[in-house]
Amino acid sequence: MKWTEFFIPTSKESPTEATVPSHQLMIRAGLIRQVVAGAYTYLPLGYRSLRKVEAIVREEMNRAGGIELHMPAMHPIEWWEQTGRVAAMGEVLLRLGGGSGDDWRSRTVLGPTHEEVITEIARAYLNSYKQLPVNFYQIQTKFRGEARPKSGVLRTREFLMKDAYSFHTAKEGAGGLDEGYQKMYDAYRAIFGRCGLPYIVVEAESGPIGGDASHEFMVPTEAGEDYLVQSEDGSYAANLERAAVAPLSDQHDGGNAPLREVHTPGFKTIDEVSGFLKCEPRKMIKTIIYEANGSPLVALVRGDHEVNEAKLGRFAGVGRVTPAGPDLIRKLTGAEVGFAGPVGLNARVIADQAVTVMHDAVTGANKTDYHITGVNAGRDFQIQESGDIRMAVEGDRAPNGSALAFKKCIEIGHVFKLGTKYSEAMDAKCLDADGKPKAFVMGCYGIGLNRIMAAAIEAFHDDKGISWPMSIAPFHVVICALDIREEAVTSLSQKLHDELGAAGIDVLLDDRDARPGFKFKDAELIGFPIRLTVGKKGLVEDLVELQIRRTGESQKVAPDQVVATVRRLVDTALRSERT
RNA sequence: CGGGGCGUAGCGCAGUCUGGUUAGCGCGCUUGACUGGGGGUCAAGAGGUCGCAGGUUCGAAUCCUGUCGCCCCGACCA
Repeated sequence: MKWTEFFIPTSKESPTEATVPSHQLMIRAGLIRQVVAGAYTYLPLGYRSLRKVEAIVREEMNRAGGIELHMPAMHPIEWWEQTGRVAAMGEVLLRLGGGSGDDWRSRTVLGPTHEEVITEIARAYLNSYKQLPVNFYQIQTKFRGEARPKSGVLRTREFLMKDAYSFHTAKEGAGGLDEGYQKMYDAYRAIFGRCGLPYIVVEAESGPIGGDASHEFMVPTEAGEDYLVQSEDGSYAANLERAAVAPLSDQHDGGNAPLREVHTPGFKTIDEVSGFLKCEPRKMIKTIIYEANGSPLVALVRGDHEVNEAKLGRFAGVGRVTPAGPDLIRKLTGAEVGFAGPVGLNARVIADQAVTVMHDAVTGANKTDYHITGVNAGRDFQIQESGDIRMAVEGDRAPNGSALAFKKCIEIGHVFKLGTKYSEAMDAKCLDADGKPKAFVMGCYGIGLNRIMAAAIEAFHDDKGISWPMSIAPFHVVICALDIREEAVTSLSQKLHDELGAAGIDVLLDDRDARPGFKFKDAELIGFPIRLTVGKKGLVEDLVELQIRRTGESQKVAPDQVVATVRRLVDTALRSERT
């Protein structure tokens, strides 16, 4: 491909709207152009990269036994009603408007994911356990009514996703969900490895759906919107929402202070009370009242900690917990909101482990405008149940005692054991070996293709521009033909271009009539892994220059050695990215 | 959805407070000349419903009202 016959609108400046590196560089390198908030055109150069990501994903999915199909973006809303997700997804579920309210438009949604559609396929065609297990996947455009698209292509309303769904008759055993899940997990490692991404697999929160396993594939970057925690010894990594923490030890600091009621008029929050009473938040017990299955559930955490509602629900064995409303709080505590405490409270109370090692604590008095100090568990109230029900914070340790580090990150893939949620809701079952109908046990597995591109740029860029992994670079090599009026330069450049192309190398020939610096800047901005420079100066000694973008190393190569040298560099890079 | 900011040429911006020539500047683009290993120089050009609608005024990019869009922080994120 020749530059002058291609289309690469690079730019020195980036729009003020772009604030994260991947967004700025994708615009400047001419990869994308925004159409509306959360939707982008992939310009030819950007599309080449996206297609390479897609090819890797497809290859590894096929290798793992996936079967590709293609589902529509338009779905009947009835199916979404069947699974209860019209309500669950709310505004995120995009609907066609403009109709009378009862025509096909208003009964059509744009799919943010495809569980419903694939489950219907399974219901229609998968009649026997003999057809299982099976794994269907597609690479398709998804639509989500994100409240706030941001960070370029990292969070958009329209994006390209690979979504796979596996069907089984059982969780365990040969052909079971566990096995199918593991296959996908392994395939994901292969995919992200080949894409050259510095990814981290973390335990993820599987949410109210349940299931014992869910993993997210994360790339650490400041532009991310999730946090992961990782133990120093590398043995533990989890999404912050999920992260388990080691118990805190008892410092035996105090424990003899008398229980005392203090007047705290209007001081309700931890900050207000700690400021008023001049005690540290860590000396306070935060008492949060939830509702679960219609009953009140009280959580106690240290004042400087936050309740992790998923952990709480799981620990309490109640599934989803929701914060209680003012009425229930008043009824339970006999006080206005802001003065709840464990002493004398008649409800199921679950204390975070950290609360069990507190002494002479401060907490609400269950009396409007009053708190109590000198509170000690065991003496002033009993802790019946305690465990890990809080969010991890800086300084916490993993369950094995290794220190936890926090990293901002972006999610690029997610594998998930769904179980029978959708198959039951949509009455999708097949006959098992025992002749009885069984709801499909399902898994689902997603990868954000656009995010892979952006994450790669976030991970690999410098002040000059992008530095692509070889596997997903739009071109492996750029040939900078300096001084195109020299016949020797153009003919050699063209020859190298043709030979490299014939050798299966993706090569772009910069044949523009521009000055050298201009071409170099563009080459570095776009981030071709390899740059070949053909110019008068080199030709005097019959050599061309070969430079590696990632390292900056350069070497002189004889023209007849170029193809072999480049081939070796490309292959080596592709191999190392695979691991 | 709450808070903040911004809409002037393809991109980056000035001008708006205090209304008044033909709305400017840089990058990019076109033509020509020079130049040619790190975004080069000179000259001549093209390119604008000042987001949109209404209002005030002799006169609106500028003032008023409404509206749309975009970005950032937060909330939300099966």
